Amino acid sequence: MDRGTDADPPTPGPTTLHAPTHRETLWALEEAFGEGALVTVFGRCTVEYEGRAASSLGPGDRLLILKPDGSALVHTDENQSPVNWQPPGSEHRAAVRDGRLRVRSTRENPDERLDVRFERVHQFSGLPVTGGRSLEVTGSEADLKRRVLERPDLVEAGFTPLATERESAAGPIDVYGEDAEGTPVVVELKRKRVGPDAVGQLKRYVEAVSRERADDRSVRGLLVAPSVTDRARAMLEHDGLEFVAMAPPVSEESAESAESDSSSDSGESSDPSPSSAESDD
Amino acid sequence: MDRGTDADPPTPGPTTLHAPTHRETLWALEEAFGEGALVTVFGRCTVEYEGRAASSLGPGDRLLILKPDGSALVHTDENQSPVNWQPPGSEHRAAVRDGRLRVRSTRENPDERLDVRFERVHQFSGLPVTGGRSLEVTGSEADLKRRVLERPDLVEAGFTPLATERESAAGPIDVYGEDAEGTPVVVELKRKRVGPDAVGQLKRYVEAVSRERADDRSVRGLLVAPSVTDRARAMLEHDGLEFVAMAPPVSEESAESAESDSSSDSGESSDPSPSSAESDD
DNA sequence: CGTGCCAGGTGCCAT
DNA sequence: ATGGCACTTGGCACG
Repeated sequence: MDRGTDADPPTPGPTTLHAPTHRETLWALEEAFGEGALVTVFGRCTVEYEGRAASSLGPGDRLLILKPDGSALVHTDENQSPVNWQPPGSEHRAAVRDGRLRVRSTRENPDERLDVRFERVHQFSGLPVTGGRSLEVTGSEADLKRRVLERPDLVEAGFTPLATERESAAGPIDVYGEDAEGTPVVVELKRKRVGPDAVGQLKRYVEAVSRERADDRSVRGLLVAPSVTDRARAMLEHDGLEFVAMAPPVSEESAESAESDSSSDSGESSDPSPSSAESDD
Repeated sequence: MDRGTDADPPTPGPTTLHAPTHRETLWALEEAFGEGALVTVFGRCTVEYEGRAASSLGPGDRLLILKPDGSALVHTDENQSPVNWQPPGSEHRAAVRDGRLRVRSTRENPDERLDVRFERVHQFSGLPVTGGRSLEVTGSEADLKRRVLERPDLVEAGFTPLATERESAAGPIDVYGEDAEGTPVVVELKRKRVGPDAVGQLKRYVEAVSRERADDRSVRGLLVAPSVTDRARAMLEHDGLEFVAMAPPVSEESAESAESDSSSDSGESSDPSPSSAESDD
């Protein structure tokens, strides 16, 4: 990588401070923001939030992440989701008040504010995060929809899709079509096992379409998903709705080929430890 | 390695490596995991995921967070949510393969795997995250429920709550009671403005209770929320359901007192810059 | 462990 | 901006 050239430094590299003073952290924050870097601050802090709800978090050592797009995240040592946060588009400010470093992130609409007060900063880092953000995902509901449109016979012999995202008084219908007899069919797609909510959703759509049509021809409702819970099945039967078992397809190229190089030379490896840093597959 | 003293070190402090070799990162990872630290790895990497769905992310500089509870997060420079992740309870392993550092996080039930392959590591940090994880939140649906139970007259004069989380064939009912005439009332609570989904939920509960009762006495359905969308209101009217505007209360102590110290001495402050590091309120 | 549901859900895309 | 909904939703509480 072009890390050491003299021309404009594409990747200035991380900036890290150990046990900095609050003033030093303030400087570093300003510089990192100016460079569009992602900032992490690790230290003993309290967190206060007020906005859509309100919350308070007592003192502890946590990791604060400030992104250049205005996002803020406060992470503890457990859970995947942050204990406190601020959405993208917020404004970050830092100041020293009462001997503590206060990082305040605010936004409007809705009006909300996050205050992280550091009694002590153990480490500051400014990280120039760049590179591709685009993610390819397969196995989504969109994939399932494509599958249904390509092979409507998998739903039911004689099924003919007529529209997707068809509007109704109850909202957009995933796939709308008709069966071999020309009866309207409302199809609701779910990429995974469904509960009562999906049945309710399908029912709303079916009723909306039924009301649109003055004729006595009944409208069929079809739930396409890998499986349903017991309660959902009972609701389906009670409401005269149908279920077709189908799962979103897995894309061909991502399946097994990625890890087929199981016999190559591993340049180096650590000794196999009980729970981490293994070198074998 | 036990960083210095022999007695248990209360806060060993962060461990940071700059542009480490893959082998050095491997060692540091192992040690950090052993100490129960939170690990951050910043570097140029690709990410592959396969499990409930599948995804692929091309090369770029990103921040990987590994928590001692098994969570893994891959963050880019934008968005509050990680671009890839692995839930708590996963197992993290690291190895060097084909000259790249591969961090693999796996779990079972469901079977899924996250592979982060670092072409180059810019920075490694092991952070001993500790301290309170408990968060007090107000303004939730539970607060709204308490409010309704304390002051049922705010819902409607003569309303009498009889049960909360009352079971029905369609699921648990937030608040179940009866009005001044003794007619059953199903109440669904929402902490914020609601759409069609909440109306559908309420309708399911009302119908379930109606089916339970053989008598001809109709069951009332009541949606309690701050507001409703147009479409939701139309659905309410069509289904003969009712709406009462009510928002969850804000707790008394968290409101304004937190920031009342607006005239204290600010020990130090940076010069006010355009968009960051301000020292005033 | 599965089922059901709230969440400061977030994010995406439509009007 | 608001609305409607999918999401590797996450997280919790309960059977």
